[in-house]
Amino acid sequence: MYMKKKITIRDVAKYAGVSVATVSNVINDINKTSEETKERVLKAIKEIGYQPDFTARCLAKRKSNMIGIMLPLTEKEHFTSILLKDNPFYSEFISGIESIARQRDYDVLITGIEQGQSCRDWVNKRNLDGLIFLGIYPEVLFQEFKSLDVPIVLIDTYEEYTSQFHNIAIDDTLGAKIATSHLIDLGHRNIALATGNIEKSGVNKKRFDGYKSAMEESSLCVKEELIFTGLVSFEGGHNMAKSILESKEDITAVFAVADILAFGMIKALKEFGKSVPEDISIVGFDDLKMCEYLSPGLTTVRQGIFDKGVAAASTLIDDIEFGERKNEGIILPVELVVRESTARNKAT
Amino acid sequence: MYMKKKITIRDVAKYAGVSVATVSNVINDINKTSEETKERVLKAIKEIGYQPDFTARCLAKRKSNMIGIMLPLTEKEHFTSILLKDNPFYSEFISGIESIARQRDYDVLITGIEQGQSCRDWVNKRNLDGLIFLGIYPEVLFQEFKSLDVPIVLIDTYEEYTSQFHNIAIDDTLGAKIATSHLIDLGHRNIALATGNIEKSGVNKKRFDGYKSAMEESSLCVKEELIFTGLVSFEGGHNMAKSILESKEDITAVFAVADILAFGMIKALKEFGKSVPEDISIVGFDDLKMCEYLSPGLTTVRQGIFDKGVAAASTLIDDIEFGERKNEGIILPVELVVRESTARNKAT
DNA sequence: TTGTACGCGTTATCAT
DNA sequence: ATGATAACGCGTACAA
Repeated sequence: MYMKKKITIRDVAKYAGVSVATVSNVINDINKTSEETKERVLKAIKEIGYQPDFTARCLAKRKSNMIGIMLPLTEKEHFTSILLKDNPFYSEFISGIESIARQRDYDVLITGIEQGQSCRDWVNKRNLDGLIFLGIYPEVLFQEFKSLDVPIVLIDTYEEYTSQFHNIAIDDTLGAKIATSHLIDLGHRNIALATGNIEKSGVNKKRFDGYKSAMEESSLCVKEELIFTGLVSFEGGHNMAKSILESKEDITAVFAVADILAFGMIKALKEFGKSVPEDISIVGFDDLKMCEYLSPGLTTVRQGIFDKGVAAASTLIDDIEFGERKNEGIILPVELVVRESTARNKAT
Repeated sequence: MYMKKKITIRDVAKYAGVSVATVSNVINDINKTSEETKERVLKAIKEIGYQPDFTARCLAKRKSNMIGIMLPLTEKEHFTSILLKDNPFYSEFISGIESIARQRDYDVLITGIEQGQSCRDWVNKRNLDGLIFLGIYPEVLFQEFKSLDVPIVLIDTYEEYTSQFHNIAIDDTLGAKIATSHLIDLGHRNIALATGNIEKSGVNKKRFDGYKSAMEESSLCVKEELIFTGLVSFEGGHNMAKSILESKEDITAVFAVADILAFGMIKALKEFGKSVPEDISIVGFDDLKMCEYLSPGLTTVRQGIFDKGVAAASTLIDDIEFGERKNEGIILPVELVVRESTARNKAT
């Protein structure tokens, strides 16, 4: 089989009648070359169609122009794939990363993290320039991360021991508060909170705080009977809806800490003959793209998921290229998006 | 800043008291080493925690263990990101690729294709071992693809000039036929087809054929007034639903060639006070994960999108590693999934 | 501006 | 039959 020989920097040098060092300098914008020679080199590159090999460049510079995204895998999800498939949040987020990476000439690799070791191996194997972590990890893993000596961006972490990394977050408390206030404004009093584990997740904790704060400001009691905890997933929402229907609290509205949870709830409520928002109002959190696909469209707290990816990638690449370590963290805005899943409480 | 020195193959050789060649042979399972030496090398690798550098390996072997996914970009979508974000089909598909790639020790890179040139550049830059293309491309681009000299897997192509590549597809005609037949069995007669451009897309053409075939087998007339064409997107479906409501054909059922189209239609129908399936039955195509999130759940033709990714990646990597060129193409099965968006025609 | 050692693993050639 | 030496792949960077 005939194989086209790869065009190398030496071919360019020969063609332009200069040394490889000069060609390299021109390519990398190192000003050691006269304008005239530069022209000649550029012309040669164009004419023979030279394309620098990132692999070789990586080997020489120890810089791959690749960043890695680590997704958390639980026991139930042995493949990254499952996560990507089932949780639209991830694909929107990754889209944001992708768009910045492309602009800045980086490529993106994705993997799941299973044990601490695999992470270091991956970085070493591929000489990744930086990492973006989604999800929360046991504290011990962060020791490992620190020793990786590449910039790391974390998303939505509140833990003390994560403060030495970049962090992209939103005001979860505020978001939860405006969601809950919206329901209160509509005349609801018995407002349930559908959430994941509050102790284990800082995000859930903050959203609980926001819920609580809104309730208390309106002198509403935060009863334990109003808090429904379970998996943050479609199925989890489905189950919580059942519990809510069985509750004796006469619940007329629910704030769900994630859209995906709200979807499961709406589906279950309809199966039980309840309609949204006539019987129960529901507010979600995230504003996934598919919120508007549903009927009723989901009222939710919009956090720019795509923008979060953009911020994460920008922060990471800024650190990689300029060593910018503005570790204070970035807080992205939230905003209430009112659609059709919330209505005035009929009893008021 | 203190930086841990990278552990190289030479460190292993020194530690084990052998040559680098021997270490390399052991790593790559080349049987030129006595069992005893092999043991010693393996032990050394473990003890000092050696991890081969894929970058260096790639440079030496011209094999990166990375594959690329090319997504089609139209004028409106200047970033890959937008596609990924808006079309759940892509993320499910990519999940399938990811899962196989991980198992077989490959990493996956994703990009959008804008001009022919960018594709070759990307392959050269990163020394990609193979490519998976989604979507349809102008014929001229395939000349380019051929000259890339890496294995290529195409998805859902019917064009003559694509036969020299691997192709993963489904039986689109059959899928469309069972969808349409399902509606006919429910007593519907005036069944609309909601589709993208039939001339430009082989997939749409085949699905049209299936629709036609089902209709004709039941002696139903395929009237031009029943065919609604537009963009295959949520918005496209939204618009088509409006046209259908304005139609004089007394349409009681619709077969939409994509779930996303069906979602847009259902949303629009509800906005116009029509209910699904009471007033109009709708069948989609794809069985996106979110079909079951909606209410009513969408009756649709299931094609294993995830499995399609799996098949694509397996085929590609088999070719890369064993040169398997079973270019006949792979046809994955389709199956009708009945949910709540279809019901018996009230008029019958 | 240029020559060249270097990064790290692979493999062909040579030595024992 | 085993194993060691060294050239190689390609771009970078420092000394000359």
